Amino acid sequence: MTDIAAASGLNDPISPRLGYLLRRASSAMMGDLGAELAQVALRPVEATILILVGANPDCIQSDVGRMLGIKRANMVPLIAGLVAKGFLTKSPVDGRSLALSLTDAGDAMRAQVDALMSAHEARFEALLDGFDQARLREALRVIAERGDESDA
Amino acid sequence: MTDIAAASGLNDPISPRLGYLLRRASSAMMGDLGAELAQVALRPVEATILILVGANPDCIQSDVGRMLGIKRANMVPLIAGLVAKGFLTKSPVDGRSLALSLTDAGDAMRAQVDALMSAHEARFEALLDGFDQARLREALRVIAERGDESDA
DNA sequence: TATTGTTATACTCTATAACTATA
DNA sequence: TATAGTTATAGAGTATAACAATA
Repeated sequence: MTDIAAASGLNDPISPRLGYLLRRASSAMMGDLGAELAQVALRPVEATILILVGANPDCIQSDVGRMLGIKRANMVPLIAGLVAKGFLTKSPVDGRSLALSLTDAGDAMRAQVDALMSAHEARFEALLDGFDQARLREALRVIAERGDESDA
Repeated sequence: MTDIAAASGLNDPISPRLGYLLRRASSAMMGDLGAELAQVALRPVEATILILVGANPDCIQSDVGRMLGIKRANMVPLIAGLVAKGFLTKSPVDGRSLALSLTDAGDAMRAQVDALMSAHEARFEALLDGFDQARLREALRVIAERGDESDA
């Protein structure tokens, strides 16, 4: 079922639109990733945080949020959840900032999700065989940077 | 601020990933569209429905939902809202199916959002000056069709 | 028996406002 | 005065289950 419009017999004035194509592509890829990560009971955002903290030991919570476009208020339950699962530790650096690091279990999980996400990525890259993927990434970056405000 | 990672001094192992780039690009473009459509107090999904019904007078509500990947249950308040605003009419065709059509006000609004969305589209296409946009769309379609389940 | 529309409900994601304590 | 973390809350978006009426 490559064309839902044809299946319903409807005219389709929206599928050609770039915004709609982007949204569908993003949703398809995120959905696939979510299904993969269900194996380890993590959501894509949680897996991303593990990878990011793994690459930046003792990083500040608010910096992580800024980088991922997640507001301070929404970081709180996210980080608390990963701490509760035993994957993250919080340690004060100031009297106001928190440094995040992976526990041993967190680093093991990070390695696992890193492998899952790389395989996921490779699977989609294989679909884009005849395409110039560097150009594709460039184009996506151009679009993404057009709307660059994260938190404040 | 083209690079948030650099601003925070964090290593960035996730920005190169295709899924993350797609998500950011989609979110940027949807956010921009949402801001544009705020002028006429409509959300992107509502504008899309007006355009789709305009191109398919007397289409069935469930077909619209199927085409947009919106579940039957979630179509109900969406269509009710557009009816309440005076843009849509529902008329029974079966004893169970509803045909949707635009009112005169709905068609006027459709023309307005069509213009807004075309301008929005053109603005982003202008950013992609040096890129092969046909190839870009093809690539996005390939990715999108990899995860094609909408409702049931 | 499968489909359409509907209600009720719940969970995720995102956003704002307000508070505290620190720099 | 601006920032970091927190709490509470509200709005979208999306999901399921169950039901009535119909094809």
